Amino acid sequence: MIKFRLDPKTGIPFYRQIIDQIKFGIASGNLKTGEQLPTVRSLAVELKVNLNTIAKAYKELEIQNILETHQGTGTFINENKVKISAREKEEKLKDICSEFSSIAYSYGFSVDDIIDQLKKQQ
Amino acid sequence: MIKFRLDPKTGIPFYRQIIDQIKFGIASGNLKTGEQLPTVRSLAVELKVNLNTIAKAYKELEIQNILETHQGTGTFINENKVKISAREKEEKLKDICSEFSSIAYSYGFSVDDIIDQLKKQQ
DNA sequence: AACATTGTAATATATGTATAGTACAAATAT
DNA sequence: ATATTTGTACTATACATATATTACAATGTT
Repeated sequence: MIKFRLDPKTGIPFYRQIIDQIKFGIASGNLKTGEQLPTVRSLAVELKVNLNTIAKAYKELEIQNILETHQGTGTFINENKVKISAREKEEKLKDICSEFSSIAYSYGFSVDDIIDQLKKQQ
Repeated sequence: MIKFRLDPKTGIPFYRQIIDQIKFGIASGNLKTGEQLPTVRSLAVELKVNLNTIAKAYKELEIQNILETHQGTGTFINENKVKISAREKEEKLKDICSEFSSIAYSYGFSVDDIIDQLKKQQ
């Protein structure tokens, strides 16, 4: 299970912060395939937001095939299956890295800063 | 001079992304005291946003005494020092890397894949 | 003086975000 | 069967964000 946390100061919409935390939870291994997420109502109470906000986050992740929702049962981490060719994958990785380098750079961070942080995150 | 970069996918308002990049730019030394920023019109064209959006960002930084604006002349970095703590910097870097990781994850890449690619790019 | 460039201000419009409240639909437990 | 728990859907409201457009004010250049 994951501990969610919303920060109103960032300007990032609540539903997007939830999405990000779920995605990162999966990426970091804190959320495992098949695991059940909090219900929309319980998480809404816990985070003191409207249940529609939670529902919106879950919905978007379901569309992205990251979550699986079952009415009456709950919401679960889906098995993520993205099928693209090796060549496409390499191109995509390059794109992602280029974009992130330039974003980091615009905030004054170097590639080494990023690499160090990524290593820490693991 | 700084290279600005807007990312619509983050959900962070444009005007706030600009504010952040100026602040971090000053803190990291990429923007120096007295330096002139792009005019609201030119930056609006460059970033493909409305001039009101740029004006809003500059205005907020002027209120914070970080920028000095002179009608008819331009907008400049004020003498005032921007103090960004090591903790804040790390938070920002962490945010960027988290977003990065989760996007990479959604395409099936590991953190090591990213690090390898970043090193290659350097 | 006339002009161009700069930031500023105002109106109107569209869209996004979040809330409150209500009701319904599907699955499960009793 | 009935009740409970789950996600879903809808309306209404308020505010934030971003755009388009137009005009004005201050400064510097010619």
